[in-house]
Amino acid sequence: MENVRELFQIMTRRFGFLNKNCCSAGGCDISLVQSHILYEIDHQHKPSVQQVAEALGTDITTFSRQIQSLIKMNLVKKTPVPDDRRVHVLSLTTEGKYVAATIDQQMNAYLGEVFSHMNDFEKETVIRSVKLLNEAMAKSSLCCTTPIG
Amino acid sequence: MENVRELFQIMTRRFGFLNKNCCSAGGCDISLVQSHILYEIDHQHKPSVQQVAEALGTDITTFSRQIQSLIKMNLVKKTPVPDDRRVHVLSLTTEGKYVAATIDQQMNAYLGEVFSHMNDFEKETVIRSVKLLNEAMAKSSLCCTTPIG
DNA sequence: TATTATACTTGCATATTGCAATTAATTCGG
DNA sequence: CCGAATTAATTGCAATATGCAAGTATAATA
Repeated sequence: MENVRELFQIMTRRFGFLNKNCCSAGGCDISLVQSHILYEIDHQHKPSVQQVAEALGTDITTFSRQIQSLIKMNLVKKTPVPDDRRVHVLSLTTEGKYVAATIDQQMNAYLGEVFSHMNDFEKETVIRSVKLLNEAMAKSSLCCTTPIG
Repeated sequence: MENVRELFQIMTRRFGFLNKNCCSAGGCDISLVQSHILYEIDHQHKPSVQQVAEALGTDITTFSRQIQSLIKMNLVKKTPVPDDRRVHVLSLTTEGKYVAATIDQQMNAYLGEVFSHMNDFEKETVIRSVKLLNEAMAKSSLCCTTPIG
């Protein structure tokens, strides 16, 4: 059997390209990291700064600054928690939600285009496989450990 | 059906984590980009500076400097071509080959661990799916365009 | 031979990153 | 209840990475 790593190396690189392109929306350009942040804030329930940073595996100090940029761009809102005023929860502004939704659509369109080169059976197989892969990585102790999914 | 993008977002992020961890070998620490460069030089036949840069989608000036680092680390060799002395081909040094092989082993070990959470049928399905995905992305005009694979 | 094109490198200005230290708020031990 | 230790988040700073514009060297073309 051929080198498994080879297959995954190519795949991840290609997705890197895809992500690079897919990140401008609503007038403002969004970097890849920024799109991941928007995604994560959108999918967690009132997450704190730390929670999102950890989910993304980003250093907390770096993340703090990334959030500052997104706040300046008026895409993210930071609210102190009354119970514990050290903690600040993050949420998307209306504009942030719009941008996140737009990126989501774009990515789905790109993926749709990729899948258009397969038949329905292959497409279903691939989607099921990605799901399997995610589950397996979630179980893995060696790597890939993220609280999400 | 659930959001396809969501599945791929999680997957690519997890692979990002995996890659982050998997890149120290033979005493020296290797960054993610550097590991991709080593991989690519190893898999192309006497590639020029430009060819590798393009394969990786990196700006040529940035790439030039990345290669300089790798040469300093004694992992890569740059040789001018006699026929056309503007062109320089890249190759791995003995140490570079060793490091590339080590990273390859590490990555395969990680992937093996991930696959250990599946049965054989699932594993084969997933590998076949990744292959399908690579082929589809190669065909895609919208994105992911790379000379490789 | 002069112009144009190509392959690669450097200058500079900007952006990203992470460690160490700081601030502010909370919890714990006596 | 007060001071020490803990936690969440931010800033200082230094190192690294990035890309555009310009430069150098070689080759192709007219």
